[in-house]
Amino acid sequence: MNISLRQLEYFAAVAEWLSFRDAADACFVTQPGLSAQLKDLERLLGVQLFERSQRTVLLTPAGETLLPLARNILTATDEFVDLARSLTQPLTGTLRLGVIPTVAPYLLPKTLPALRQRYPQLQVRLHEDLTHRLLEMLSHGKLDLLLVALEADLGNVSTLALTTDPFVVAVPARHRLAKRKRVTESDIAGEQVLLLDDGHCLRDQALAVCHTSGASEIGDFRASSLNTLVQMVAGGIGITLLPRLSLEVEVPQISQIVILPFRKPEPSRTIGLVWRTTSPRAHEFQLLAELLVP
Amino acid sequence: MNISLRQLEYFAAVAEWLSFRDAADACFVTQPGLSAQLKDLERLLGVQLFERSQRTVLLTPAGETLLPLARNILTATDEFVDLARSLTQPLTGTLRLGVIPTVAPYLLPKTLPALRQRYPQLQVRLHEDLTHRLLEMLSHGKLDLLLVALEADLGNVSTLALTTDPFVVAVPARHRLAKRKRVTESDIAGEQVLLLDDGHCLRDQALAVCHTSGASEIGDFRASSLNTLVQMVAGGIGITLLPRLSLEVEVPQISQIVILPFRKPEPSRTIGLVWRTTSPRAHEFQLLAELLVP
DNA sequence: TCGTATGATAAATTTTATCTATGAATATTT
DNA sequence: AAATATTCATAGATAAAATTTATCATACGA
Repeated sequence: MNISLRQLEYFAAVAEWLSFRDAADACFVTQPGLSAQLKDLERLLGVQLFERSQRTVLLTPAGETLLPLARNILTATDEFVDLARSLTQPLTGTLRLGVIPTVAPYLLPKTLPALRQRYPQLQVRLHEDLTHRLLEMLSHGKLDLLLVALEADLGNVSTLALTTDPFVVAVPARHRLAKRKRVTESDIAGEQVLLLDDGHCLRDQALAVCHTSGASEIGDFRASSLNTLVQMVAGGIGITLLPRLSLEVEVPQISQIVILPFRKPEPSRTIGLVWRTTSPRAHEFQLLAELLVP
Repeated sequence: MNISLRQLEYFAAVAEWLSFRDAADACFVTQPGLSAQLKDLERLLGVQLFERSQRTVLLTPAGETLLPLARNILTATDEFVDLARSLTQPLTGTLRLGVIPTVAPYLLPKTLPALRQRYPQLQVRLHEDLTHRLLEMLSHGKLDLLLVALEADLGNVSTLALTTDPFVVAVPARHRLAKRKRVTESDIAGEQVLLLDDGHCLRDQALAVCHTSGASEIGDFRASSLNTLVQMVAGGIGITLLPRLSLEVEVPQISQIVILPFRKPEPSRTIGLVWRTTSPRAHEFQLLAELLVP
């Protein structure tokens, strides 16, 4: 058997009171119980800690030497428990957040400062990557939470939808549709659509829209960012689909680009949070969601 | 209930192996036992330490934060036990030794250096005082061991006789007995004997010799040390009784003093060790005695 | 789809800690 | 000096805790 914290507590108590009886009272146990524990401790250590006569209890030199160490262990244990309890306050410490590239630049500039203000104790460490890599890191415990489009195949995870992000059509100023206020999906049938690189979930979602609308991808071209797509459209190369979320950042006020919303039901993606189903921080993520979509 | 060292051990083990099964093996318990303990620990802390899925075990951020503290507690505990075990080596640390004034100057100059050489780890702290004060300090735990004459009334203590210290008679060079080689107790009948102050056990022992031999104390005179007595004898004021132990130091080779041993059975005092019956160091004192009387 | 991991759970069992009652020893009080 | 009260230790009974055995549900890989 091994020594126990309880034994150290009793040791410290008797050292303090120099009385088994008083120490037992202070520890809310009976005196024989405390005596037994100390006897055991002394047996385990191979050292007598106290010198008992019926009338007096004295610390032996060994006891004197060991007492400060015992006290240290006990206070370290208290600190351990205190720290643990303080960790129960939600959204403190570190949050490793994975975000996809078609969301990060448009959502985070607004939300991160708000997050910092509401939960100043929370340290957010960002990682921007494609959905499948984020999922991998999530499952390996390298990330705590993802901010992605929920349309992708995410596997067995917990999700929480935050917001619906509709697609819009971006066409060059001189495009045949440029005068329209809105479009339906069938309006872009036959169009050459510029899309993102492989791996971007936005590519897959836009591709799905193309399929249902009868548009087709411009062969041989893959943009690595929405910004590139916008540049291409402005250059008159073709049209593209953009998430409305990105417009404020990516599309300048006056430009050679015209933005056309879809008529309802508009195609859209869903931005949401993703975490391991086994994560103990689910409730924290709920709180965080409340802040992200007020 | 409170957290236990066992729980911290299991915590550290699972954190190391990232597997409940392997950790359980490493701790020589079954997996359910370990699981139960960790569940309890998490309940007590109010914090989940591990994130379990059937396939993987991950440290939560809280677990990550708490792990180093837990490890610290465990190593501190190991050190505590190690130190305790090392204290079982006898005659290390501090020994608070009380010695009477009629022994200290004559015995210690020889024995202390020997002690220091044999037990270099032992620190001796000396206190020189009268027997009854030494006994008081002993019973109060302010001293560990006494070196006194065992003839005194010592109360309920453990004793170990070291050596017999015979009395001798010291007479002025011109005294009627000065030509004798030896004396018997009756030889000093009627003599005026110089004695120590009240409280010195040697005074009581010498007085006892006087009573049986028919000598009497010189009224109104009390010496505070053997040296004073010797000076008085040298001055021809009277005779005295000295412990043979003191001769080498107190009586110069050539002097106005003649030392006369008693014929057997010579009166004597017994020098010995005294400790509380309850002291756990009794065996150490035995060892020490072996060194004092080779 | 089956076999083989994993961790969780339930019940039984063993171990450990505690309590009650009591004893021996020793100061203190009468 | 006897009686009293207080101390810590001990023994046996009891309560509490830890552990084991047996089993389940789940997920991964062949």
